[in-house]
Amino acid sequence: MKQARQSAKPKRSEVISEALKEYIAQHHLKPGDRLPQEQELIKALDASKGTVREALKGLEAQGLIQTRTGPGGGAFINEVSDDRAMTLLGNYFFFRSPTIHDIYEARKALWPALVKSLEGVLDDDAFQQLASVMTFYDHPPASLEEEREQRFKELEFHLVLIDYCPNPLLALMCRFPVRLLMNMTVCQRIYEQPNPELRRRGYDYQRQLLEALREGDIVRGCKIVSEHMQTAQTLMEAKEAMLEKSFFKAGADSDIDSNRDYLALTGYAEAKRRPEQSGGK
Amino acid sequence: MKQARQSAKPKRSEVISEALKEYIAQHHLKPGDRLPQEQELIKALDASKGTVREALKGLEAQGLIQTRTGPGGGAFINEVSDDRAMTLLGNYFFFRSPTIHDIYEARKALWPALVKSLEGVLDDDAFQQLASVMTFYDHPPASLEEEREQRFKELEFHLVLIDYCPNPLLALMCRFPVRLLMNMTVCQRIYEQPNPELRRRGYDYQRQLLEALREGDIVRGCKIVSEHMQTAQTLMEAKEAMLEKSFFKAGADSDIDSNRDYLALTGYAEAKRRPEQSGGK
DNA sequence: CGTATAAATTTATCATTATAATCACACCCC
DNA sequence: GGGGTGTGATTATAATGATAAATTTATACG
Repeated sequence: MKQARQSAKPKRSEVISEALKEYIAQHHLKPGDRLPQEQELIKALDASKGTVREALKGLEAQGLIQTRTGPGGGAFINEVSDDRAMTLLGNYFFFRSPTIHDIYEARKALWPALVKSLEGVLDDDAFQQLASVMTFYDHPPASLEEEREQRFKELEFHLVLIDYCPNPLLALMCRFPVRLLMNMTVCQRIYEQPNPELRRRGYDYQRQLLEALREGDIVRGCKIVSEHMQTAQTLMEAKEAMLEKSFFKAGADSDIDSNRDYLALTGYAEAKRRPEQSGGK
Repeated sequence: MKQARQSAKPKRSEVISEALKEYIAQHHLKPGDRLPQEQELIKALDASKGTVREALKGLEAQGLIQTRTGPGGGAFINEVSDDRAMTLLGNYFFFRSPTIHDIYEARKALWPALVKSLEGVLDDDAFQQLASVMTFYDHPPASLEEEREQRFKELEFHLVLIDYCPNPLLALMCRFPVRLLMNMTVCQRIYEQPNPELRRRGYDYQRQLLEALREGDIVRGCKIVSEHMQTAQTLMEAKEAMLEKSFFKAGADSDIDSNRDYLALTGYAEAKRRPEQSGGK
């Protein structure tokens, strides 16, 4: 009872966060523009230093701003980076870890659209990059370590492709499953295993895809990635099943109480690297 | 000079944020579990209260935790909500606003997969819900206001469908474009206009889809949504072009310096509603 | 027995001070 | 004269202490 009316407690710092967001929108601030300084915000919002600070921290965690010290320093509008978006998305899946099946169902749907979106946007440089990545796995691996590296490079091939996708929405949606595959512990384990067929067939498909793209034959490209994804799914799920079986056979002490995965909570190195804007690309 | 080595300045609060994330992962904490209290964290991490607080604020902004006052209060692990994830994703597109074309290209790719994923998961309750939503637009609108409401309900139909998608990755990817359509100002303007054909054909497609789903005919369902999306895209883009034309004809004072859209920065009401866990324990 | 009030606990906010990073500009050595 | 170097102003970052607000638990009252 009492003032149980408004049900929740809008915290001051949250309110300020939102106010700042609105401020950004209202004033049409672009990335790189500066927000008022701490002192001014304190006066303008009539809040204490700590509170304003927390509000800014919230925005910073969302990747919307970035602060710098020194003269002319302060909070600067920031275009949230791909990495940050991926990390944030990863958090969403921290307790809802998708399965390999889930991921490939999404990829099967998205990749043809990705290829279609690439029509006419790939230049010589792009083909150069793609071919360059492929050299890492144009041959059987010599060690388990190389095996794993090859898998990552295979995924990087797709990331390069995605970098050229002119549809930002589609690009994000394609980038994320790839990131998942690179981060999920289940996949790590799969990638540690020899899988000659996956490499050989993956390489073949990518080679064919490149050829089709070079010729501008989008329809054929779509068909190829469809088969590519289907094949990869089959092979990955087979390996997954195999691993699971050997896992049950081996250890019955079973630490598998939860099916959640580490994902983003570990790799958060972004904050330690350069400020996000970096070199652009 | 000095230790200019690590190039960047890992802020204390960021470091602590990361440490806490690791703590969560290491201790296999589940949603609802409590983190150590402020004081304990201060002692354990040897940081000041404000710094710890900022770190927690960062996690809270990402939707990973939630804090409560009072005895037994503190920071609680939180499964990041759909809403939160959408808002965060929206920020990513704040300066990269996709076009209507972009959105529908994604939807055309995703919706058949969505329908496919629904095989066998829709119960009577689901059909009931879907049919109920459809009643809002089974008739021509009587006013512009109803017009707009009908459009939203049409989108809600899809959201209901998505709620039943067992693939969390696919569900997120489908949910987001719908959210975009509901939030983008361009769409708001389009939805304010009479569009009898969009309503009629949309309703027809949804009716057919429902029928196919009831019969378990997934293949037909996929075909229907494919056409549905294609039709919607055509009609939406036509209206968009029309609006743009009339816009240029009308006002040459042109406030269209930037093509970015408001998106998430406005609707951040989540913080004001109930705590995220909702259902609670 | 139920309801309202009091108490205890814990976060939320405020205020103040000291520290560290950054930039501008003058300065000095070569 | 030129380029590195130091000094000071500026601004965020961090620490500390005190007070307010909110929520749970316990208790007293009708």
